[in-house]
Amino acid sequence: MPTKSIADIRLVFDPGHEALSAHIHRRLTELIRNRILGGGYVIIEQRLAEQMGVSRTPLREALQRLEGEGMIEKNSSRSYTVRKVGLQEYMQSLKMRLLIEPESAALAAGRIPVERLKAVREEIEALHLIAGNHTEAHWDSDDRLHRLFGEYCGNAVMFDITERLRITTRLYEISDMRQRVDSDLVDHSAILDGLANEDEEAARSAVAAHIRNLISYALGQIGR
Amino acid sequence: MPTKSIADIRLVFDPGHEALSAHIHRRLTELIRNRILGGGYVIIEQRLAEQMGVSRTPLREALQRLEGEGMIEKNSSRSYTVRKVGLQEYMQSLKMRLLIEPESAALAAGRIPVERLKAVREEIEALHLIAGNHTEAHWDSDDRLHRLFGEYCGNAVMFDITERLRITTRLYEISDMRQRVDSDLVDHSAILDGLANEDEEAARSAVAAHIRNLISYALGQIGR
DNA sequence: TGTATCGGCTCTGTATACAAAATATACAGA
DNA sequence: TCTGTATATTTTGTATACAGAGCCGATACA
Repeated sequence: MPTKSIADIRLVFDPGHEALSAHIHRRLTELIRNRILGGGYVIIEQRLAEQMGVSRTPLREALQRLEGEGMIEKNSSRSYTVRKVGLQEYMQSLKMRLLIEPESAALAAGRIPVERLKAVREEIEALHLIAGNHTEAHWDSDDRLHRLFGEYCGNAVMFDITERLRITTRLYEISDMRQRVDSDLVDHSAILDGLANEDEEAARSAVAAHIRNLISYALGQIGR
Repeated sequence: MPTKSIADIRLVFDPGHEALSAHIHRRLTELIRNRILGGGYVIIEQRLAEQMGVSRTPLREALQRLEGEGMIEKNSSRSYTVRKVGLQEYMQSLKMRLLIEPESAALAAGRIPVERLKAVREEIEALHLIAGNHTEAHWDSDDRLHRLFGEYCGNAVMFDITERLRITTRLYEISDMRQRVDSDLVDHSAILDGLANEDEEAARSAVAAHIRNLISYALGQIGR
């Protein structure tokens, strides 16, 4: 069951007169990330355009950008499908993240404005309190933490790469991350501590530990 | 002087009836890599479309792909320009390559079929003999060597990232690499030796040394 | 009953037309 | 001469039309 419901995808409005194609792009990103359009979903331009209430031209533009970002891919020379990230690619991505992100965090330690650190920490703690299984909020908070040190590592190229890798991570199919929420919170706190104390090595190893946890969790899930 | 001559960009033929947009994409990649369209060149869709003898639609598709690949970028919301890679970004890319490629080579050591190794080595030696300043051939050979261990490192995600980084490298403006040709040949030989001997550590450190050479060469060029 | 071919349908690739936005140009007034 | 406004031109964004390729089913024939 690749899709949940495409009942009403129609665009709503155009704030600040953003280009239509950009709007479509954002909407599709959302639909894919939230698995309304799940891995393997076949995109039929005409139909999707009608469903969204736009013509094929801007839709195609959005699709091409999405392809470049690795969210969708052209299958048999014709028609796009939502990319399906399997265990192998997920593990490869995590290995790359293990190589890069600890370094990124180490570089960022000592460069992050305290107010940014504070904001992220408060968000994480708030999330810890409500707990529950609010996965979406958890993802967002995860994004923000990783972006925090990515942005301040001082290497824009590095940041781009990590952002890209996180797309793959997000697309991983089996990601029933509900059971990871609590452990992530612990990991994230440790990372924040390292960053806040401007302790390069602590930040580095906290991030490395976090990613290793993701790896072993994924392997564990497969075992079952 | 951003462009040399755009006298005749017109496409030639369509082998095997490849999609027009793909053909345009390939041609533009070539034009940018060979600096016919140099960094900062402003792309005007209509004009470029006429010059290439196609309509704007497939041209736009190609442009969007190129943007995704980081060859061109949208400047002030309108119109694409050929990306201009400055020293800072070049150095950041090299730092990333220093982090990733040695690892890639180490992983590949022992997995590369001997015939592939042999082919690349012969090419490098042939290049060494003719020497001269045949920069284009040198770039190609460089590409092939780096791809060699990229493809066999066993991590497709890693390979993608290194390929992407090499685009940036290639776009770097000041890259008057004529004086690097000889040193590159030495570096490349050392890398090949490491790979051929299936010696992970030798391969790793040879690649690292190679990239460090690129870094200090770039810094040296700036000093003058 | 199985297979092969033909026709219609669907979908993508490309061209073209048009509208809106941005930019350049020209002219008038200070 | 400079500045501001109005107009013309250029350029991009979007819609639409059309052709060709692929697919599916139906029918005819073995």
